[in-house]
Amino acid sequence: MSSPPQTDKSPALIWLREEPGTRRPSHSRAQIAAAAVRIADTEGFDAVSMRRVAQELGAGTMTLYHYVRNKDELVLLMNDTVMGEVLVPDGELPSGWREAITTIARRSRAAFERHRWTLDRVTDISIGPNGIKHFEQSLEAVQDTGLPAEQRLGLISLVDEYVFGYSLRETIDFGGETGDEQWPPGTLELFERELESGAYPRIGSLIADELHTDNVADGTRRVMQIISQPERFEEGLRQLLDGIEAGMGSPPKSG
Amino acid sequence: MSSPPQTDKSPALIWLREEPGTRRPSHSRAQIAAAAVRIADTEGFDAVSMRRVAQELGAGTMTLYHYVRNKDELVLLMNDTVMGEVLVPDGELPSGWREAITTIARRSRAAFERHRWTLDRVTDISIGPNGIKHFEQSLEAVQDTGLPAEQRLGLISLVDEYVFGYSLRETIDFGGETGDEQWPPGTLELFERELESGAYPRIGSLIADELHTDNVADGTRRVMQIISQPERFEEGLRQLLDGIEAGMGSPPKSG
DNA sequence: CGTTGATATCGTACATCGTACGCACAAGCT
DNA sequence: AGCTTGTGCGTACGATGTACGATATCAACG
Repeated sequence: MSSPPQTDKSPALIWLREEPGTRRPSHSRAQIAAAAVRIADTEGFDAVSMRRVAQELGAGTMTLYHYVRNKDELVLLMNDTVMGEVLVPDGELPSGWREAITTIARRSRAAFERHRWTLDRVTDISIGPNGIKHFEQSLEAVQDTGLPAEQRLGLISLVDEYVFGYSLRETIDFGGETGDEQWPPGTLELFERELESGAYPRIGSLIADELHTDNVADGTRRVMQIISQPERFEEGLRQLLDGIEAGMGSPPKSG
Repeated sequence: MSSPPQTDKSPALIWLREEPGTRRPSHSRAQIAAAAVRIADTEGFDAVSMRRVAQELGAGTMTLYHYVRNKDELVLLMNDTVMGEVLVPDGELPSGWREAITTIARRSRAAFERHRWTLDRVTDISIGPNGIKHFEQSLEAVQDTGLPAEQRLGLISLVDEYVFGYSLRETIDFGGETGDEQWPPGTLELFERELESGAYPRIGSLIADELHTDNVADGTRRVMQIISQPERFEEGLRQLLDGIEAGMGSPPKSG
């Protein structure tokens, strides 16, 4: 009776199971993950099917199931691959906590931007080896704050959450610099119709009086342009860190 | 030749197309969306299939396609339904900008917590009527800041992004108060194995020296507990707003 | 070197999904 | 009444994830 290594009663989490290797396998988890990432990057996340990945590797579809228990595990590998790109190379982490955490944040955002699909299936994410390394690196970054453990963890999480939220919003990507409408077709018309109802006085006066546009379409375009300005990432991060730093002088509750 | 209203060349965006209504239809978009939301809440987002939603309504599967062009549009309806819950009821918006934006942020987070699946398919989100109302309401909240349009938009977006990021992180939900492991099975073992390698000095000293736990499992548990403390939402929001407020006195570039 | 048994590959089959197609029915019109 | 067409839905098809089990291949041992 054959017993494929990925189907038995071994640990549930893929990182805890050995990958095939005793008898020279044709592939590796890393190769498979890389192929899947390549497909997601070029053809979108929905194009990543077990058949498509297998084809990319010149293998039979079911072969993948010897390296991975199911598709969710493949997605886990893909996500951890991206987390690998989030890591700051050895020695490149600045010494001051603000600069260090900023470097990490920038790198994270860049990785998510390169692989926008990462945020697609973000809910069923699980922390992998590279996620742990990212955690270690974040701890290293905030070491010299002198804050107690709870607050250092809060600081790290807060920045992670900001980067996550910003990147997520970025993937929706209202019109970039191309001039072409990047947002879903019809959005402009929807705004036009809704604004004509007069039920949105603030939006109306914003685009008419402040942005000096004389029609709703141009005004909406301008608003989206402003929101999707890339500089907003740095500015938001700076404001967030300012707020954190301001509270660092004295303990949070007392004094 | 029959021409179903949702399959013709009419506007691409669902909100711009009339829903069936001339000849007393058996359902409505709102009903369908509500049914889908109910299913997602109770059985998870993956359980929302066209067949399942139709069954919930006692209708034939293909009937839904008279109200909606495809499943993505149904998801749009679902998301806009949630955005409806994000809206602050008339008259309940506080007058000061900080309190107002905080109220909106809290409500958003609460809605996302009630419907965690919202963040699942967040990438292909499109703004709907309730999204526009949320925008109007956010503008109203920051009206009295006296900031120029660009900065008010930046402020609104920044807070939205924080709430998004925080909620997203919350859905992953490392162990809550239940004591039961909420995070994916095996995570603890992974940490144990990785930490034993000694490659993570900061994590190691954090859980050993600062959190006073004498084994990796307890330390990891404690870390996740700290990160998922619900008070962190308010604290992070406060810090973010502090940072914003600090920069409000003087213009951003000059001075 | 031949035998053996685990390891690795993958073809077939099936349940489930989204949805194209087109017929049946009946509501509203003249 | 008869016609038009909005509405409901049964059937069918292609795609997907993956269970099952047959096959091929290699390491180890005699």
